[in-house]
Amino acid sequence: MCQAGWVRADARKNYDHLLEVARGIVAEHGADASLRDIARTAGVGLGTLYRHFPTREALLEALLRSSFAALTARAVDLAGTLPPGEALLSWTRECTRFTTTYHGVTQVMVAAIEEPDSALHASCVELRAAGARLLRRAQEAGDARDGMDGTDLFALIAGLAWLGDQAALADRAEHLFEVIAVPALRARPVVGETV
Amino acid sequence: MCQAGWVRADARKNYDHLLEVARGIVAEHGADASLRDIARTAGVGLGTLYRHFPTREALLEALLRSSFAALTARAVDLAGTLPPGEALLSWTRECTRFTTTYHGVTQVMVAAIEEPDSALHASCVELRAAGARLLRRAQEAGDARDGMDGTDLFALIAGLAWLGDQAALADRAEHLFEVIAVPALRARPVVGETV
DNA sequence: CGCGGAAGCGGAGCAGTGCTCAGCTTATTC
DNA sequence: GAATAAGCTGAGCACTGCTCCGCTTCCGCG
Repeated sequence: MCQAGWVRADARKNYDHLLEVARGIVAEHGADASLRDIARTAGVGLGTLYRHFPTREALLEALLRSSFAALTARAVDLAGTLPPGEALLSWTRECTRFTTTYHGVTQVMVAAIEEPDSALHASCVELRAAGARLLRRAQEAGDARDGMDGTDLFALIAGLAWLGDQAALADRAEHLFEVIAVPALRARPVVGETV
Repeated sequence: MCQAGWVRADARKNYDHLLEVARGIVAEHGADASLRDIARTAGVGLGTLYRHFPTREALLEALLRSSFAALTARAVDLAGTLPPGEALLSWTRECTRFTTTYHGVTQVMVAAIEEPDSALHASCVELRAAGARLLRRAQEAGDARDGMDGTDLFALIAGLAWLGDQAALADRAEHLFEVIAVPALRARPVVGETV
């Protein structure tokens, strides 16, 4: 929400205003919204936007930072209040639901997780680690299948989030979650369960 | 591979040559390759490309037509040679594997399936129907869970294909298939299976 | 063979994109 | 109030998809 070090008052005002405007435009047009559009709407030169957010990912990172932190914290919360298997499943569900905030954000996150220079890299790695802890806990309790690690869980969430982002399949998102995530995560499925 | 009705010899030559060039460039740069690049490489004006392929999807459709037909036929093949559950699983695997041919093609297919005007619409619907038949057969044999229909299977395949298309997760494609698809499709999973 | 018309072709042009950078403005300090 | 460093602007470049009109070429017919 703020910048490191000292900044001129006008610069900070522009930064905050840009972020506010970007939030609306990215919510409407998705992660590949026009940067020119954002700058223009904010009443600011294009160069100013690039000064504060040198890459598109830097802008997205600023936009998503608090949500990522909230999801990471949520993982700890759930681990403390729900049985291992349910905590894992709930958190997975919340993650996929979150991505509906901004179209196309899943793709960016997946790209960022193996690109250490990306501004989003750290947040994504942290998110994966939070999921990995929930997963391990569930595995140790025998509530999740073995043979999966944090990256697999990340991929599972990403795949589901991506499906929920596709207009043609979005209205089935809930059902797809049951079909794909539940059996993938459960170690002891009910024989013949039909959802 | 050819056009309907009568066409001038030079037009047909351009059509075929464009398709050949496009195949290479799309294989290299993905489904959103530069059309100008394709036209230039083919030694043809941009207008000529648009004359033969009025939309990007029309071009992709021409590129994918035979593969789609092959996959549809393959579904029939598998239904005739494998037990229902295995046929379904094998076909699903082949579908996801196919999409690695061209980056980004999954996204286009998913978009096309609910856009009747898309040049790819018919092919995608046909593919979904072929999958639906395999799925129903497996369900009737008790080898696949109930509560899934053709669109769910299509989504499952699309999700897996998309994951396989992401550089960060591609090298786990096989494992992800086991984690996501197998438990989603099996009606009678082995308790505690660990892959 | 030559000719006319229709089909096909080319690429400049428009509006949009991401991104850079030289020159100007302004906030802050002394 | 002046000096200075930080910040701001938007024209400009290279690219994108897509259109459209003037030109070329092919093909059937006489």
